[in-house]
Amino acid sequence: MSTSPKIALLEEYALVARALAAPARLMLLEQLAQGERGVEALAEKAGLTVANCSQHLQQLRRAALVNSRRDGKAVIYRLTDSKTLVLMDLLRIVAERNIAQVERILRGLSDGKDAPEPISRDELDARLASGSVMVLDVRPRDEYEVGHIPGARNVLFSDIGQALRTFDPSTEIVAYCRGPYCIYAHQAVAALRRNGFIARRLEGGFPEWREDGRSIQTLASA
Amino acid sequence: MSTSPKIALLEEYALVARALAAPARLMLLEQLAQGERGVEALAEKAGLTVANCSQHLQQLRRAALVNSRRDGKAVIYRLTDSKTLVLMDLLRIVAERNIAQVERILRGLSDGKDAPEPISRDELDARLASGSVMVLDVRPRDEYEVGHIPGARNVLFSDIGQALRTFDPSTEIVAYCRGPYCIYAHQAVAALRRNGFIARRLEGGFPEWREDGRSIQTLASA
DNA sequence: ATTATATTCAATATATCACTTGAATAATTT
DNA sequence: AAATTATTCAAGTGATATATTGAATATAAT
Repeated sequence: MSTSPKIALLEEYALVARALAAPARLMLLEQLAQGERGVEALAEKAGLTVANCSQHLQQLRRAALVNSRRDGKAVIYRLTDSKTLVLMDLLRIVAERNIAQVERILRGLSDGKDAPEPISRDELDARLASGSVMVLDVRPRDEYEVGHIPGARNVLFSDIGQALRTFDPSTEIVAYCRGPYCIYAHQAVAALRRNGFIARRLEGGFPEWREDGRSIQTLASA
Repeated sequence: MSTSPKIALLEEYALVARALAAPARLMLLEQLAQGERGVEALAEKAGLTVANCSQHLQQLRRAALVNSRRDGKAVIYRLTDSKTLVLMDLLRIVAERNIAQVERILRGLSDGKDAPEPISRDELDARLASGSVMVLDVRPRDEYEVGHIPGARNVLFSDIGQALRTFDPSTEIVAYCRGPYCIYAHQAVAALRRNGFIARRLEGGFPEWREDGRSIQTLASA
């Protein structure tokens, strides 16, 4: 061993941190939190070239945050386990708790007004049972099709201006998207509230909902 | 805003990860987990020049993992809160869980034999009350003086060969050091077991013990 | 076997980070 | 006020990471 074991250990820990230290890779992880995917699909979603995406994925694999399997011609990547999700969440919590900059970015989205507290998954579950809430899935269509919260309506963020005319202003709306890293739900809630609706964001997002073991609806079973 | 708000947010999260992505900074954080310190002391402990250390500290501060206050001529740094400690721990857990390399490094330390399970803080607390255990603090003298587990004996790792002649082979020994990032306790347990002692490592280290709110002894009150 | 497709590897230019050195700043002491 | 001490800033260098491009590899289909 050329360096001391102490340094060698810290290098390994640093390797995991370094894997998380690029926006492109965080975006890939967020995608993978929705479910496993092939390289090309990931590249397209994250706006990367396929070669570049492949390289990022290998850095994530070296840090053991993701793993892969072959399926015919395609290589399918997925999160190693929920620890990866927990690590991402904690990173976000520390960043949001501490960095004024993050606050400002999110405030910019909610149009200067303070955003309301998000609704917890437990509370949403209860409200779903009593039918006193409308749930809005603001993710892209393909992610919605693979799985969504039962009864949720899928509306692309770009179409929300159109869609909100069909909403009942007296029913509270809960919007969710990919997870805490995703800002679609923030934007949707801001837009809805600007238009006089009662709207809140779900705490976390779809991956956290599924991780909790709560019921899920797929388009096939709809 | 030049880039999209989505990317800008991910940049902020990545900034926190990047701050954790260098062994030198992890070592500084480990030091700060022992208690607040000035730049020069940190530089010496981590084997860095003062200027270089100051630069690393400012990266940690930009990520809001640490903060600082002035005390006369000196600037004293400290961890922002226990979230920083939690983030470090999670990084280590993911690295150790997933990376075979870490396993090999730690196994190299424990001399090929599998190291025993660490003892929990709860269990050590109980054993301390009944007096059926000897506690060994393997940190440098100055860190021991600032605070240690009541009744613990301070032995530098380099002196352990001498010291173990005075130990009672029939009493179990529990060794601890700075925390999970620190390998002194691993090494001490390996050395003791090679010499026929019953020895285990405390789970975590001194910062985790203190964080739990358990009783602490300082040299002044000894 | 040959061709097609999905992914990875390799080479390059660009950008960023770590560390050193020497100067600048800030608070204390004389 | 001048000197001292602790820390930070700034410039320069070597190392490392990213994104692009084009080639190489591996599997499936023909």
